[in-house]
Amino acid sequence: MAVEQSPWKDAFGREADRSEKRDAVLRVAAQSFCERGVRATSLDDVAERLNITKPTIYHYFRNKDEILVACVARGLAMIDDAIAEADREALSALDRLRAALRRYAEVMTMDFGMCVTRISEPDLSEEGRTRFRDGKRKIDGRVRDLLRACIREGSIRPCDVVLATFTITGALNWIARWYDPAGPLTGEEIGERMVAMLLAGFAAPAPPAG
Amino acid sequence: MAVEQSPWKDAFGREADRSEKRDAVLRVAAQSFCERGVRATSLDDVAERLNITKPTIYHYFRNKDEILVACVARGLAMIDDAIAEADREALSALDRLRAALRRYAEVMTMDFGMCVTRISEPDLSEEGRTRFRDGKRKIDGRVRDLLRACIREGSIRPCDVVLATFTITGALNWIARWYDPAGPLTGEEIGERMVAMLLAGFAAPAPPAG
DNA sequence: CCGCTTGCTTACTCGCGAGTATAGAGCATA
DNA sequence: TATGCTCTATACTCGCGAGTAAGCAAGCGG
Repeated sequence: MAVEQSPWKDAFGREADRSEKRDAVLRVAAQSFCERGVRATSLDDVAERLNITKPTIYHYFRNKDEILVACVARGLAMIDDAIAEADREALSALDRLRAALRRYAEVMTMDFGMCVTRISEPDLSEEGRTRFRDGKRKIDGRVRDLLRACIREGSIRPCDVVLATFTITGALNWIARWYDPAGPLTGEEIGERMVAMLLAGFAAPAPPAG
Repeated sequence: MAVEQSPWKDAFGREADRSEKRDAVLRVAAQSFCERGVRATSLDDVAERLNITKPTIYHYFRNKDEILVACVARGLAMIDDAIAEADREALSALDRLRAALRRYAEVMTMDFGMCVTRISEPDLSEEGRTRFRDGKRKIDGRVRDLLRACIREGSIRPCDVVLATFTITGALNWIARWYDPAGPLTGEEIGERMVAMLLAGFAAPAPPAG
């Protein structure tokens, strides 16, 4: 298999430190959650992919839900950081929006990003659900704020900002469902083109002659 | 509870025919699959919601996968029919596209439609996966064909039709993830507004003065 | 050398849920 | 009354996977 490099390496190189090992568990788990679904991912499988056994995982995490929550949290953080970073690039609001959405799209092609859109609430514990919702709400808020800034600036047509956010993030989130690393487009290209499409719309401009 | 009206009704009214009962199982199962996820839906739960017991379900279906496949197939058929029907309304290609997408959006607010986007491939058996993929491919093909017709007609700007289809269907599919029947908008309204947004795009038109 | 901790193992428990064996109730035909 | 079909229930089996118990090896302070 060797799906991931593992810090355990068949009884050698066990000096790697705790957080590195936690990370390895999360990476493999995130991948498996996305590929097979949360309920269908057994911790025995995850352990096997890392050349360890299940109780070892319990040495680093309290239970399965903690792993799941950590994966989702990491994905949410990546999206949030992407937007925040784009926001700091002090350009026009429209350029900030464009940059933010492009990076958002890219995160959707990565394991932790995919977790955010492929995992659904019933997979999480009550506490995890709350954190999940909070994280998504925060991201939604950022996108809405950016849209409002653009509207104030005059670069985006005034519209129902809530529905616009759902439309845009829906298109972006769905990337996680069809993206194929072996496909013709990289995450970056997808982001750039999709964002351009969303902003320009699909309709042809009205013909010049009445 | 009384989530659904059940043809079994506490030992009364058992004269309803077979297909009606199959339907009832599918409706309840679809709802539960969407709410709780496929793996987390036990047939015992489904049976209980219908005032029956699990073996009764097995009298109408071979196994859980058959139920799941039937739910997804019904959802796919609803989308396909929606597009096909819109296509028969012999208007301009753009009007046919608009009508098709609006109906697509509406289906996404219904139980069986939601199944299509909330269920993911690993939930299905090998055979079910194939049918699922085929159904989605067919729908994708229809949307692409409509887009191409519009481009030929001049009503849609020439573009990467494949990515455009992913963008549009992504936004529409995502409706199933946030739609709330108690929310301010009906399925019809959501469809109409979202499709308008997608076609027109979000960017403000270039200012009249250079 | 002892005792303690850390990291990992093998070998369990235990509950849940898919699917089944079997039987009984109701009805229809003979 | 006997036969047999349809529909449903009670009461199982059985495997899988989350989580645990208990112990073993390696390092480290004394």
